[in-house]
Amino acid sequence: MTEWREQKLSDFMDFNPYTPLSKGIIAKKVTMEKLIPFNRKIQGYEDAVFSGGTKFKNGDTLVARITPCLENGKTAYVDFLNDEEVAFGSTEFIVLRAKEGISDSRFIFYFAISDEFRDTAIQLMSGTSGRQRVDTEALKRKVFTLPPLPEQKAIAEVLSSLDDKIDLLTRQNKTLEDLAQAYFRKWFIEDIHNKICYKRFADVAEFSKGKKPREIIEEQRKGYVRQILIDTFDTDKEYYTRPEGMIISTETDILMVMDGASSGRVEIGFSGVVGSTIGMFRPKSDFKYPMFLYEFLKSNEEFIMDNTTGSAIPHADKKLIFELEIPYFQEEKIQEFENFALVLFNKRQNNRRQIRTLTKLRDTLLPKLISGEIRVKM
DNA sequence: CATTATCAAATGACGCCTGA
DNA sequence: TCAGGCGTCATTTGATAATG
Repeated sequence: MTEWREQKLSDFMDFNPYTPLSKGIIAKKVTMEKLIPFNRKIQGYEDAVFSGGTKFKNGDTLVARITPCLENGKTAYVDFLNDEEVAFGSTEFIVLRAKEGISDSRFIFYFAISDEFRDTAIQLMSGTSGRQRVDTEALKRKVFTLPPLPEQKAIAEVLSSLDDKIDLLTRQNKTLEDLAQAYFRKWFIEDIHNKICYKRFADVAEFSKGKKPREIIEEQRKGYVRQILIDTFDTDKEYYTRPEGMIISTETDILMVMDGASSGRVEIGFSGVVGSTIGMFRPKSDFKYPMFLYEFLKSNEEFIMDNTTGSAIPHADKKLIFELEIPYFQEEKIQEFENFALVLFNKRQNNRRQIRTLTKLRDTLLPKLISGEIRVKM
């Protein structure tokens, strides 16, 4: 029982196991958009009346079975329910559940995001009109070489500890972000006595909009900041692109989504080639307070998002933004805030870098552990 | 040149069938 | 009767053409 064995997947774990939930009952619902590619965590849920869909419990793994969600790696681990609570979700999930005494639920999750499993599943897709789906029955019959339970647990432990650390850093960054914004509001919005005057946003910041990247060449490497990265507050991916003539952001430039549903969303801390739907604000040379400016824009984020222009596609209203009034204080006070916010910002950037490193490490280890190329010392 | 409208592709979910 | 398969419809998205 201590050796890896070839076994049929259906002998190793349950597919769409029977999980009763009556129609008409209100339960937690997880839609496809709540899964992020290669992210263990489910991004929230809503309460809804059950009328159909997949059903699952804590410890189950959800795998998207439809193109392109499967190819993109939408796979998640259910951990937000109470014991024995049943939730439901998209009809396009395959629910994987551990078999008592045979498999470990967390191992199943990591197995499900391994290329070994995913490539097999993708091979088994069929259907017309571009809506291809995995043939679940065929997948069940596939044979894999899998470790015994104690080793599964050890492998899952290694990978989970990395994911736990990533989660922790992500949460910490959220706290740091909230803290900076709270201080900004307290100092410059609530406590308005020491205000000297208002300044127009256009007087302190310059604007440029990103462009579509040109021909890709190997020698010049730059991060490419796209709308999606700002939306998900994700790390920047590296692209090969030719930067001349492009808009290049540094870490202290303020970026805003200009087109589409997320128009108005603000972020800072991304350096790279700015994509065509991203705008960049940079403080003018006589106003050296990017943190102050960022927190100011952030405090207006909702207002900007609620007041977009355009009918078919919403756009962040540049005119509106330029006319925003910035409460202006003594330089010393702004400088003091700037210094404070910079400390928080640097910590956040540091965390981001750590998240990137840990993610890379996890992605390198995962296939080696799942295939048995590297063995965990037992 | 900046802004707005249009376009095509990508994506998600509904809900009709079918077979057990 | 009901769960799940599967095609179709609706919405969102990024890019580009059209417009002032």
